[in-house]
Amino acid sequence: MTPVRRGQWQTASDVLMRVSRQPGITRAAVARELRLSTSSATEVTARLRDVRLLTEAPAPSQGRGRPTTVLRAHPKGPVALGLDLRQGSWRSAVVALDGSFVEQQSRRHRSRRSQVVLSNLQKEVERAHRQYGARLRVVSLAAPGTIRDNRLMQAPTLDWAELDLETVTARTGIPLLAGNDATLSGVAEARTGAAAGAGTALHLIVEVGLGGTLIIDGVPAQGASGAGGEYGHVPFGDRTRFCPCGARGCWDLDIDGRALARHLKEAAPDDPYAYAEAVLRRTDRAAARAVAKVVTALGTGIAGLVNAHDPDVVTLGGLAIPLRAAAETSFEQAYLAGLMTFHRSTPPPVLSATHQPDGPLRGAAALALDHLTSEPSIATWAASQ
Amino acid sequence: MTPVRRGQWQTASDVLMRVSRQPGITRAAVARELRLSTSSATEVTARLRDVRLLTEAPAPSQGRGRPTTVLRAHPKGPVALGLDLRQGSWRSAVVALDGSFVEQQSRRHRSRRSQVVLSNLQKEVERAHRQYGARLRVVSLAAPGTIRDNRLMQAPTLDWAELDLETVTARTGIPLLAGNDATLSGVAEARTGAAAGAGTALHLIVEVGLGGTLIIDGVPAQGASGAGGEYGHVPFGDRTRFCPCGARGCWDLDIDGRALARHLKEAAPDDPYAYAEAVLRRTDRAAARAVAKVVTALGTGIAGLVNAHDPDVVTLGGLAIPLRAAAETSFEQAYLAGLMTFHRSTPPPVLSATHQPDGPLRGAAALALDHLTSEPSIATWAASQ
DNA sequence: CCAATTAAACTCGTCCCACGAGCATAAGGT
DNA sequence: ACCTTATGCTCGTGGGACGAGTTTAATTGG
Repeated sequence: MTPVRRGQWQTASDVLMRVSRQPGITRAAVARELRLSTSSATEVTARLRDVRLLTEAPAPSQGRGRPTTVLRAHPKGPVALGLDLRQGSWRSAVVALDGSFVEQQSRRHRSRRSQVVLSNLQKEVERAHRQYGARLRVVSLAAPGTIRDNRLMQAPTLDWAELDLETVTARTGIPLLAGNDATLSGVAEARTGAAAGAGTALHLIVEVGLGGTLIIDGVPAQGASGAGGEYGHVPFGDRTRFCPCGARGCWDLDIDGRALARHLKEAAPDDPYAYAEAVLRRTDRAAARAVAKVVTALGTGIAGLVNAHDPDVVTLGGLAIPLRAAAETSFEQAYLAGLMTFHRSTPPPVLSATHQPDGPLRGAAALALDHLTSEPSIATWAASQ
Repeated sequence: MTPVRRGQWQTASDVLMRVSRQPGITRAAVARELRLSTSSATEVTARLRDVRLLTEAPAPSQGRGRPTTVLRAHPKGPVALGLDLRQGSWRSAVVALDGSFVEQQSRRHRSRRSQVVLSNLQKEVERAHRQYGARLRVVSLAAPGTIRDNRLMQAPTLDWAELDLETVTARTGIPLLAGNDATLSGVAEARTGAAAGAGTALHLIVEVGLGGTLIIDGVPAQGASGAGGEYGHVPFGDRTRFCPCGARGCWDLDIDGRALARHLKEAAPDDPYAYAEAVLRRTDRAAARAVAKVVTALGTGIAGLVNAHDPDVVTLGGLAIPLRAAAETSFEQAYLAGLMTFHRSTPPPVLSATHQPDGPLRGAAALALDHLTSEPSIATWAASQ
């Protein structure tokens, strides 16, 4: 592989990044955003067409003047495979440079044994590899657990032991980007969802336990080994309560179905998610009180994290949305009361996530596209054309 | 001003960034790190000499081969003014591109009225502006309070109302970068201190209250408006206790001199910092118990933040250092107990900050140098030579 | 229906940076 | 002295970004 001249594909990479982040963007719009002269825009798009990275289609005319073109992924350009591993099922999508899903599918797990599930994912990677050949450049995987250097450290909902995820791509040699599902759904919100345009966004999702992520300029703060974002295990709760994670007083324990059961003096549920949904459907006062307590803990914690991070916006996913909706005023009170005074005049809005079920897949796709549109990746691709 | 050709000074900017981050680096080392050919290195350094950004001095020979040169700031190159505003005094330093302090001074406040103090800072800016003329490119200011868009929102130790800091540079028109002192001392640690080389670092400092910052790849997470890092106001503490910040249960209240006084059942001290120092000098068991309680709260909270952010390293500043030293085992127990299980095999080290008194000034200088060595800034300078 | 207007694409020539190849230089080692 | 080694210097080439000028394709208005 010949070494690449520095800066050679820098502008091309910038252009592709815009295309991937704003699907349907026109050549003229990209040139304006990057402050490219029209001659440079002509030249760079020609080069990108030549190496099968882009195609152009006539754009609907917008008033006077010569019409511009919409930039789209080349039909023979590079693609990424996004995978979303969930408790009962998994999904996959082949994504082109402009963020379009070339194909996607969804399957239920037949067996939940880690061996079986991983081998199914591996088969999907190999199928895509056969179908797309060298066009397949990267695989991005969302998984419901703590991830550290492409290893799944703990996955409470799947009840799996520590696991190396790179087996999924090992035989094909394609680079793998594995990430926590909550982190990736946060990325999706920050890129194209409720937090679009935010410089700093905080995303929190309640399912079994609480996950989340801090996203700065579209990039998640993943920490030293990718395990960042475990906001559920911050000691906002009762210090005498032990958490399965090993720590005490975790916020987690005050938010999800297990907390509702405790407040209702019922037995700890096997499926805290379904239990929480059932409690939300109840109309009795005891249930309402339990929900209000949980929502207060949620609002207080969010306020604390707002103090810590000063985000532009907070987005909520999973059970956090119906929980808040069920006790709107409790939430509002707890949130405002927990903020530092100077935040109260314009508190960061707390919005519902817009990507909901396909957030992790969208986020995985977004990070895969970051990889695809990086300068080294573009240069390598161009050299091979 | 002529528009700058894109990428024109990219490599030059990369070189200067290395020089500013690793003072005393040689030309050959820079070329290796950037994978520059020797011809490119020759060319880029020549260009940088021509526009008065660098000079070269013979480097001490390191074994065989032709000796290389040390890259230094040009004696007539651009400089930044760093300012560190503190409770009882302020400091200033003129910093050259290679991070060297060209001059520095320290003064006590005669009056602590905000008008007087700001006017003194303004005079110092104007003095530097007269002395260095167009060489002075940016002013960076560290201040002990919450800062938002170059406005000081609240400064508890100074007891000032909301204040516009840009008055300090207004008459000279030089860009101002204002930041919280704890944030900036964290930057200093992450760049050249105890957290050097860390991808993700968490810095916490106890003085009156607790401040801190999360630093990712040397860049502090400052949030939407620069107020990020208020870890003291996260609800790790007793929810019934009210904090002057407006929230309740702030971690703050469990850590500093006020907490010690509460545990010792003494009156709330006027100067919590001095009070804490006095308690640390005491040898009675009541004092030791109070310190242990505070240190436990510190360790537990740090563990929670480690769960949330997964840093490579945690650095402590201010009173946190002697507090921990006074109850080492309490700290270690609380820290380990608060971590998620998978962190316990290799918990992030908790180190004492190495920059201590001049952390904020060093951090302010570091961010100022980032500004100076940015490509646009270099290009602008070069165009004016 | 045919200019006039407008926005954007295209062409050409220039500038300048990065780099490979080859040579020169200054140390240490034998 | 002469070799080895690491580095700096010179020269020629290639390529991307861009300014100036031209062309093209739409809307607008008579």
